[in-house]
Amino acid sequence: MPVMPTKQATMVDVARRAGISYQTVSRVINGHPSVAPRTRERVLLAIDELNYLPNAAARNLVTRRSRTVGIISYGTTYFGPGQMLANIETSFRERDYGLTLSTLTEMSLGALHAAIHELGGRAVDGIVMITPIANIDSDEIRKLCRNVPFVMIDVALGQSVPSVVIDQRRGGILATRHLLDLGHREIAEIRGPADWSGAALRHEGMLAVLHEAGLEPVMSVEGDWSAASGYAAARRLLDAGAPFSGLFASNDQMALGALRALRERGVGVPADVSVVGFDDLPESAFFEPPLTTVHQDFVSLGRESAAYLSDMIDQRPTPRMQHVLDPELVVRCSTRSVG
Amino acid sequence: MPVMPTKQATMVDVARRAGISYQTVSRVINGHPSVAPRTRERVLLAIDELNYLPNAAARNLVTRRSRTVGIISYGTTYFGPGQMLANIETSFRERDYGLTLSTLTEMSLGALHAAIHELGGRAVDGIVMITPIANIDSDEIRKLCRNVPFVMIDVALGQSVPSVVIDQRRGGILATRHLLDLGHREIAEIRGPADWSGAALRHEGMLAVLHEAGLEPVMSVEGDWSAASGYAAARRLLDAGAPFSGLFASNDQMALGALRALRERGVGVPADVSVVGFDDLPESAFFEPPLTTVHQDFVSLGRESAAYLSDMIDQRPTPRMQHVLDPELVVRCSTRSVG
DNA sequence: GACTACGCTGTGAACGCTCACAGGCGGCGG
DNA sequence: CCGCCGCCTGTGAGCGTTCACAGCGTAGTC
Repeated sequence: MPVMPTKQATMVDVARRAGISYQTVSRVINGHPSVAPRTRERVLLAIDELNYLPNAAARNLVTRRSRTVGIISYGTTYFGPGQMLANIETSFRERDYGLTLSTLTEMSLGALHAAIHELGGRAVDGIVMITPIANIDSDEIRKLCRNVPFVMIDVALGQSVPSVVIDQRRGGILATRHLLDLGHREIAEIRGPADWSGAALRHEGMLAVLHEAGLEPVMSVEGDWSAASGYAAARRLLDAGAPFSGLFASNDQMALGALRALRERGVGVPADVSVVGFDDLPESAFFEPPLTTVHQDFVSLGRESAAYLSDMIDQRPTPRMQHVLDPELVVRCSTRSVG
Repeated sequence: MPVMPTKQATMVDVARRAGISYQTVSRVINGHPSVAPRTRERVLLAIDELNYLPNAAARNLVTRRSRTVGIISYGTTYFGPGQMLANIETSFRERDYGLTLSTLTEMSLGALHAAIHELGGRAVDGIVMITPIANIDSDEIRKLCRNVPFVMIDVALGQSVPSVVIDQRRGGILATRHLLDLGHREIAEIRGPADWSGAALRHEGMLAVLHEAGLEPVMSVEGDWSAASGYAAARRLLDAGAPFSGLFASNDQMALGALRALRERGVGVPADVSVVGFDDLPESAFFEPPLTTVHQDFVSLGRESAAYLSDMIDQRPTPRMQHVLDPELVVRCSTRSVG
C-alpha cells in the first residue's frame, strides 16, 4: 500500500477499466437509456472497483446546475426558525437537493445582502430565506437575487415576492378573539421584538380584534422571545398596577416566564388571569398550567417551500405568488372564562 | 434591456474591460501581491461594473478545494443537537467556510454511510458528524471518509477517531453525586433512548456513582427525550410504588414532564422528591420549580470543532485526537437535602 | 442487394478558473 | 554599456465533466 492517498478515480479511469470510452461512463452515471445492458454492467462494476465518485465541481461547471439550494436563516436556535429550517431541509432532501446553509449573525439587510452574495458565489440553484425581518424591501431582494429563483418564508402578507407564510396576523387574531370570547376585556400583551416581522404581525392581529371590539390593550411590553424577558415583562405589567384579566404573550417561552412571575405574585392562572402563548412548543402542554397557545404547521411549510422553489428552478408554472398557511388555536388550561 | 437574463460575466470579460489579461484578474481576486496598484484598481472597477462573481465550480475544479465543510446531523429539533449545529455553523462561518448540511432522517449506520457518500460527491473539504449514535464503529467511519478529514461530535470517550465531546458520563456523575450529597439514597431515573450515545453515557455515569456508594437505582424508565415521555415515565415510577426521593431525568424536557406528573399526584418537588435534569434549557430556570440541571457549553464545542477540523484540512499538526469539555451542575430549586 | 433506421459508441470542444512558466521592462551595479 | 535582478504581466495547459455531433454495425424493408 502506498502512503499517498490514492488519487480519486476519474471517469477516464473507469472507462479504461471497463474498456470503453468516457462518454459511455457518463451515460451510465446519468441513467441515459442508450447503453447496452452488458456495457452498463461492466461500467457499474468498474465504478465499484475503483470506488469512483463523480466530481461535483466538474459537473456543476459544465451544467451550470448544482442541485443545491441555499438557505439563509436567522435565529435558528429559536423554536420557530429552527423548526422551519429542519422541515425545509427534510423536504429538499426528499427532492434530492443538497443544502448550503448561511446563518445570519445579525438581522440586518446588510447581512442578508452579504449572504445572498455569498450564495451566489457558491452556485446555488435557488435560495430560501428564513429571515423574519420586519419591513423587508422586496424589490431590493429581487434585484440582489438576479437570476437565482428564491422563496421567502414568513414575510408579511401581500409582499410581491415568492413566499410561503404562516399567517401570523391571523394567529394574533385567534389568540385575542379567544380571550374576548371568554369575556375578558382588560387584556395585556407581551410582544416580541419589533424588528421581527412575526412579532409585528401578531401584535397587529391582536390590535385589530381589540379595536373591532372597541378596546385597547391595557398595556403592552416588549420582550426578546426568552422566558427571562417574559418574566421581566410580566413583572413590569404587574408593577404598573393596571388590572388585566387576559394576557397574550407572543411566544410560549415568554408566556412561561410570565406564568412564573404571576405565580410569584400570587396571581392565579387561569383563576385571576388567562394566558395565551404562541408556537405550541412540545413542552407547553406540561407547563403549570398547561398553556393555551397557537399552533403552526411547520411540516406543511417545509413541504410547500420546497415544492414551490423547485417548481421555479425547473421553470414550471407557479400560479400563486404567496402561499398562506393558517395557524390554529390550541386550548389548554391557562385560559378560562371570566367571573 | 434584453429579456434574456444577462449571462454572468466571466474573468475574461473583466479582463477585456480592464484592458489586461485574465490572469491578472485572477491575481486581484485572490489577493496576490504582485499587481500594480493602478492595475488592481482598474480590475476592481471592472468587476464592480460587470457585477462579476467568480464561478465557484470552476475554481473548485482546479483547486480541488471548495472551502466548504459538510455537516451530518441528526435530531436538530432537539435542544442539544440544535445548539451544536448552530454553534458549529457560526464557528465555521467565522473561518470563512461554507456549510453543506445533511440531516439524517433515521439514526442508523446505513443512513450515516449514505450521507458521507453524498457529501463525498459534493466535494467537501471536511466533515463534521453530529450523530449521537451509540456504538459507532469508528474504523468503519474512517474507511468511509477515505481522504476527507472529519471530526465527530459527542461520541463516547476514548474513541480513536478525531472528536470533540462534552463528557456526558461526567454530567451523569455530577447530577447523581449532587443528589447523593443532599442525602438522597433512593434514586430513580428517567433515561434517554438507549441508542443515543449521550443517554447511555449519562446513565453510565449515574450508575458509577451509585455503585460507588453501594447503591442501585430504585427504578429506571426509558423516555424519548420529550416532555410527554417524561410525564409518562414519572407516572410509571409512581405507579410502581417503589419509594424514591431523588429523580434524575436525562434531559430537561423529560424533567418537565416528570414535574407535572409529580405535581398531579401531590408529590412535592423538592419537598418530597428532588429532581435533576440535563441540558439547562433557557426555559428551565422558569419551570415550577426552577430546575436543577447540568449545563453544557455548546459555544466552546462549536469553536473547538471548527478549529480542530480546519487544522486537519490545512494539514496542521493536531496533537490531541479527542477534545473533551466538561459539563457543569447548575443548582436551582428542584433539589433539596433530605429530611 | 441496396437503403434506411436504429441502437449503441466514440470524438472534439467547451465550461471558467488556477498553476507553472516565460517574458518585458525598468533600475542598479559593475 | 552590458548584465542581472526585481516587479509586474501574459501564455499555455489542464482540472473532470457534459453536450453536440459523427460514426459504426446490425437488422429490417422494399
